[in-house]
Amino acid sequence: MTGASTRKRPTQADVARAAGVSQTVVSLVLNDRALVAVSEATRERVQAAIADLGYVADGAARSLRTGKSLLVASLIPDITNPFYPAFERGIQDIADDRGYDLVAYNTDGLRAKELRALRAVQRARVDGIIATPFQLKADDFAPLLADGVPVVVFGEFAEPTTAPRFDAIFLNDEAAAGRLVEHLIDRGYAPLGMVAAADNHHRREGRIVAYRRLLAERGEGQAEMLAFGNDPTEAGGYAAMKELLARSPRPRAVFAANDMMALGALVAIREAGLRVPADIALAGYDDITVARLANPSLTTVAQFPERLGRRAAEMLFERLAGTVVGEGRRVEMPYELIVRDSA
Amino acid sequence: MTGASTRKRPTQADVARAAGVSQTVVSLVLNDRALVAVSEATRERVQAAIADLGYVADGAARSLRTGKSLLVASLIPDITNPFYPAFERGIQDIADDRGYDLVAYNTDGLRAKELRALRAVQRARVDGIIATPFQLKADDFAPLLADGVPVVVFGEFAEPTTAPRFDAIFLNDEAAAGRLVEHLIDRGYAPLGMVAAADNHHRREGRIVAYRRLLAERGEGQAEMLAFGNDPTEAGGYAAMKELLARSPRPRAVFAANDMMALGALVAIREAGLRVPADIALAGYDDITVARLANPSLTTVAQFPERLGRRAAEMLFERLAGTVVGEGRRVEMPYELIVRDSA
DNA sequence: CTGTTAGCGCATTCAG
DNA sequence: CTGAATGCGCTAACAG
Repeated sequence: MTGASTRKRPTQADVARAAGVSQTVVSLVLNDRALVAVSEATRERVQAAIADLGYVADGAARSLRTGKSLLVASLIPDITNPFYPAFERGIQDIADDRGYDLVAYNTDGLRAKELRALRAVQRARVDGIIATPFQLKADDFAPLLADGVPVVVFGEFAEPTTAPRFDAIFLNDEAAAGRLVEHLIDRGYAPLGMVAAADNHHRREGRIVAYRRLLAERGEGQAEMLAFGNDPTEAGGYAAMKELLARSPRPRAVFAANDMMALGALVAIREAGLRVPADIALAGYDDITVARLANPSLTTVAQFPERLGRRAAEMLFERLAGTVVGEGRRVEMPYELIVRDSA
Repeated sequence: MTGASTRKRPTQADVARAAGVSQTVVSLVLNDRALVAVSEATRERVQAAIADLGYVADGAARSLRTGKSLLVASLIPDITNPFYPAFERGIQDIADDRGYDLVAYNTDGLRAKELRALRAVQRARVDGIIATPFQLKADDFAPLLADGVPVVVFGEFAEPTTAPRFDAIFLNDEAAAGRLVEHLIDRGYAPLGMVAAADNHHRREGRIVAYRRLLAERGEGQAEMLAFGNDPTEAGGYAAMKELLARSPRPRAVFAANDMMALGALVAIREAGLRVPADIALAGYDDITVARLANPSLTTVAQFPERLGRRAAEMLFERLAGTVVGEGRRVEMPYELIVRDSA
């Protein structure tokens, strides 16, 4: 290993000197500009010098010059929620294919952090951004769009966005949750409870709306049994389920706003000496990997997060490539009801 | 939302013009250089112009000039493995504190991807890197170190690294796995099987070594029962467990090289109509969140990944701040045996 | 306290 | 086919 530290790294000028050509030529071979423009002999000499010196392009300089950073950004609430790693992995794989790097931000669904990330994104001069906004409004993306940075949002905004370069990919959360709740009703479970996260994350609202709507439409007058946990995590699910268990009558089935909450609820139910689904049926949302592995395996709704991430990234790169221009697209993705043992 | 697209974004020169000062002054107030250097009135005028124009610094230009990118990189095998999101979240939180952004790479533990990521990292001019290498050797980091980029590695290399700016953070995997296997032996389980991933990821080797050593030392002559899955995932654990179940005699207890594999093994065991731990005891490694939520809850070894990530990031920023200089440090982190219901 | 000047490394005219 | 010159936006001397 080299002893000398902080050797200044070689520039195109250094390579040029070593190869006995001008810096322009180095740039030309590096960018594979017009295969004809540089003679084979020169090209080889330059390549040799590059390998020899261990030259690696300086992204900052290139970015300053070209206006492209080869960076895309991803804003998600929390990588610790198992839905998002898969989503991000999907993005990453596509980005990797295209020679782009991914800058990741966790926002915790907090507006302050979301705005901060947006600012960082602008500063970093990323070429495009995929965001899963919780509190952001469409207008918050205006500066980015004005800079010509395409945006893909996962989820919908209250006001549909048709701004140029502003794409949305989403699931019909309410319909999906509705399907699930109907399944619970069809199985004859009543009364029907729900555990959700306290924050009024618009993303979760659709699920609550679906629960209420189905209860009204097909609940035969049963009252709403809704309990909130602090966070959309297993801890939140556990706490909310505890609360539901203390009520009388207790629910015959519970819809958890996501699988992690369902897993937490499962623990609470077990601790109460009750069995799933014999005493209380339980359903989640997301179909994270462990939903299938749980005991009992979890009835849930699959969103296919990796596919979502890939699709979102593809949409972004279509914008970057100029393949698609103009008004924002709104792409609805399919969901699937997964019936397993828990309900 | 702005209709005009690709408005050129304002530079310091624009701000200067709007505020009626020179571009230097704008730079000064932006960098808060010497509070005394700029008069309060001017500062305010500049701030106003900045807000007015929506000026955001150009990271590329700044990076080119200063040599700092305010970017740190993280190399992990696969964000989809629940251990790593927590690890990365730890890094991210510290980086965020320091005003740095995180560029993330998934390598799948493949040497080709690892090298590619290293190259990308160099190109992006990141200021520091935290890597969880599977196939990389210490020498592969030499170019980065030569550029003056500090490196923190999670895990150990065969040859201890004392190069300047090259820190390592690690757990004594073998000791930890040894503790777990001893626990299994102490409970009187025999014969003792193990499921692991096929790849000879050095990271997992310690666990296998521990299993073999304990078997030799305290196994009273029992033969090794080791089955490999393709990947360190639930699918790999499921497949390997199937294989173990087909053997005769079948194992009384199984140590899975990580929790996801354990969860997969759990499914295989259940499918065989056997119970855990009554028929087969089962233990994992990592203590991912769902280990506690599983049914039965999983006996495992906790590595506290979020804390690991935070500590790794702190070590990196100590280098970046110049608080720590010189030879690489080797920081061993604690583990904890978590005995739950599965074994 | 503020302005002038000079690059950072690169891609790209434009001449030869 | 190759080289010289230019400027992207910014920070940091250095003058005034």
